[in-house]
Amino acid sequence: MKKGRQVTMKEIAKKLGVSVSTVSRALQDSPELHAETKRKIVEAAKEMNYRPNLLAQSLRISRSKTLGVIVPEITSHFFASCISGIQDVANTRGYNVMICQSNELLSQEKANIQTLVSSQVDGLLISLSRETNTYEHLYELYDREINFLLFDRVQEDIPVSKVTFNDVSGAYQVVKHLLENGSRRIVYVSGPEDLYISKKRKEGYLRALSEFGVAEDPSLVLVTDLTLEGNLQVAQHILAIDPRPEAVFCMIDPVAVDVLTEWKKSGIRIPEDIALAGFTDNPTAAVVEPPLTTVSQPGYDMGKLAVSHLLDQLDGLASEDPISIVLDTTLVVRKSSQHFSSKK
Amino acid sequence: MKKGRQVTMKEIAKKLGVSVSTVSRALQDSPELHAETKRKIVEAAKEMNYRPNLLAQSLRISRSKTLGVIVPEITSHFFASCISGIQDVANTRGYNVMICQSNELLSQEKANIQTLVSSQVDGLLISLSRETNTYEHLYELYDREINFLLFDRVQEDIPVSKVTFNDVSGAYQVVKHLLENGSRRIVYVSGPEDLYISKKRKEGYLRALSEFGVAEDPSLVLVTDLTLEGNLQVAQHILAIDPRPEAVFCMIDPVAVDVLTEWKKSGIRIPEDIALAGFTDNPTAAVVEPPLTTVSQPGYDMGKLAVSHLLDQLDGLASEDPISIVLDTTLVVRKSSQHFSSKK
DNA sequence: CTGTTAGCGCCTTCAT
DNA sequence: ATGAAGGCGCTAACAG
Repeated sequence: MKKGRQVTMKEIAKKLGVSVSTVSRALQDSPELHAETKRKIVEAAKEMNYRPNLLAQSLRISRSKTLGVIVPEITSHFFASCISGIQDVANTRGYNVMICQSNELLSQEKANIQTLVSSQVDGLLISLSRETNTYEHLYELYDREINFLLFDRVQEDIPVSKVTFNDVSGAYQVVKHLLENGSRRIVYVSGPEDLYISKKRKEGYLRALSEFGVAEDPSLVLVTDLTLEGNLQVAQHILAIDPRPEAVFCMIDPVAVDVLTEWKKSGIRIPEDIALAGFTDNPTAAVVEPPLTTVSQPGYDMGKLAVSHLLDQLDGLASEDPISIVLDTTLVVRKSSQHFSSKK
Repeated sequence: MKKGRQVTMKEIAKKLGVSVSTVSRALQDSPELHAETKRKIVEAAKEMNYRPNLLAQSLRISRSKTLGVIVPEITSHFFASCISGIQDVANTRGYNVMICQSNELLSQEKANIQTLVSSQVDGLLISLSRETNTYEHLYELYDREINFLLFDRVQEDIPVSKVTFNDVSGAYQVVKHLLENGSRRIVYVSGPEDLYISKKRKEGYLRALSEFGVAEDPSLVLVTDLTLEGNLQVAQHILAIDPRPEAVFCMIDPVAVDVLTEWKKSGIRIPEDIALAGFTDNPTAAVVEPPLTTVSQPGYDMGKLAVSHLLDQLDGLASEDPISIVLDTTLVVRKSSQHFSSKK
C-alpha cells in the first residue's frame, strides 16, 4: 500500500501565500491575527483535510498528551473495565492512551515500561503482574521523575499514588456474612501469598473470625497457584478435611467458580452441603448455579479515579505528593452462601 | 511532578567528544564504524540510561511503528481476546498498539479514527460499531491511502482486507445440531437486522432449515435490540408462541444467557421444555446451568491473523490487494440443547 | 571511519 | 499582524 501523504501546514501556507507560522497561529486560534486571514486559513485547512501531526507537535512541545497503561491481562473483565474507565476520562481530557499487558510476567512488565517511556507518554498507570516481586524498575521510574501511579495490584512501599480497593473490609464483610449465617469452620483459599490482595483479604478474613471469637485454624487456610489444576486440587482438598468446613471464601471469583464446578461434579450441593463465596463479582458470578455470593469492586470507577488523579497531577491541579485512594467494595449476597438458612 | 529529563544522543555525543551522527550510527549497530568507538558509545548509552525518543524517530523516518485498533467495547471478552492477539503479534514484530473503543457509537468511531490518524499510526484494525450504517469515514481512509483492515464487524463493499468468521457455517452447524436432535420449530433470535452477523447467522439458520425440509416461518424469527429489556421481552414472547417452539438459537451468547435466566425464573426447564443455543462461546456459556451449547470463535486467533496480514502488507510481504480471511468456528455442544435426547 | 548538513512537521521567540 | 529563524531528537545523504 502506498503511504498516505498527509497535508502539512507548509502546503496550506504555500497555497495561500502566507508563512507557516501564520498558519500555525491561525490553527491555534491566536488572537494576534487578522480575522480575515485566520478565517481563510481555517477554511483552507478544512478543505484540504488537514490533520495536525501529533508526533511533530509532541516533539516540539515535549508533551505527548498520551498516557500509558499496563495491566496483567486485558481479557480479564475487571481490568478491561478499568481500562474503559481510564480511556473515557483520558479522552475527554484530551489524552490518548496506550495499553500494554504484562501477561502476568515481570519481564514483560519491564519491557512494557521501556516501550511506553520511549514513546514519551506523559504518565503511566500500572497494575503489577502476579510475578512482580522485585521493584527496581519502578524505583527507576521514580528516580527518572516519570509520572506514574499504581492501581489495584500495588506495592505499598513505593512513594507514588496508589488506588486500591478496601480489600480488608471487603473480605471482612463477606466472612462476617458467612459467620452470621452460622458457619464457624470457614476456609480461606488464598492466591500466591506475596500477592497484595492475598494478604489483604486474609487480613479481613482473620479480623472477621476474631471478631466472632473464632480461633484461626491454619489448616483452613489453603493456597492455590490460580491455575485450573491448582484450583481443582484445592476443591478436592477441602472435601477431604475432617470435619468438613461449613463455608469457603475464595480470594477471587474464578477460583470459586472452579471449586463450584468441581464440587457439583462430585455431587456436593451448594449451599446445602457447604457455603461458598468469592471476590470481584465477575460476570460469571451471577450466572453460575447457584449464583455466587461475592464482593463487587467497580473497575470502571477505579480506572476513572486513577486516571483523574494522575491527570490532575500532570496538569498541576493536584499536589505531587503521593496519596492513597481507597475505594469501597460491596457485598453481593447470592444463593451460594445460604448454608444454614437453606437447611431450615 | 517535575518533567523527567531524558538523555539524548546529543548528550552522549558531547560526553564522548563525537558527533551526534556517530552516536546514531553506533546505536543502530552500523557496520561502517570503528568497533572501539561503537563499543564506547553503546556502553556510555547504557550507563547514562539512554532511551531513544520514539517520537523523534518516527517523525524522522515517517513511520511510527504504531498500529491503531478500534473495537466496539473492550470489556467484551471476545474483543479483549482479539486485542490480546493483536498485541502479541504486533509487539513481537516491533510495533506498538493504540486501542480505542467506539462504545458502539458511530460518532465515537469517527473520532477514534481521527485521533489515530493524527497520531500517525502506520495502520488501523477496525471492528465496526453497532451503530455504523454509513461508511464515508472508511472511504475517506481509503482515499487517503491509509492502511486499514476490517475484522469481525465488517462492511462487505469497502475494498480493503477483511477478517471474519464463517458465520453462515457456524450458524448452520448449530441449527443443524438442533434439527438432528429432533427439533423442527426453531426460533432464531436476531440482533439489529443491519448488523453483519445478524444477517450472516440468519443465512446459516435458513440454510440448515431448508436442508432439513423445514419451511421458513417468519413468526419464528425474532429481533432484539440486545439490551437486557429487549432480551427478556423476547424470552417471554417465545413462551407465548403457540405451539411452543422446540428450540431457540440466539445470535449471541449474552442474549441466550438472558433468555435462559428469565426462563428459569418462570420455571421453564432447559433443555427438557425447550432447547437453547447461543453463539460466541463466552466464558459465561460454560458455567451457566445448564451449560450452553454454542459456537466458539477464537478471538485471539482472529486478532493474530488480522494483524499479521496488515503487517505483511505494511512490510511489503503481502500484496496490497484486499483479501478476505475467513476463520472457522466450532460447534460446542453442551447440555442446553439436549432437548429430545433428555426426554428419552 | 567520522563529521557536516539538512530536514521530518510543528511551535515560538524575535524582528519588522 | 505577519515573516524569518531556530530547534525539539533523530536519521540520512554527502563529504572528506
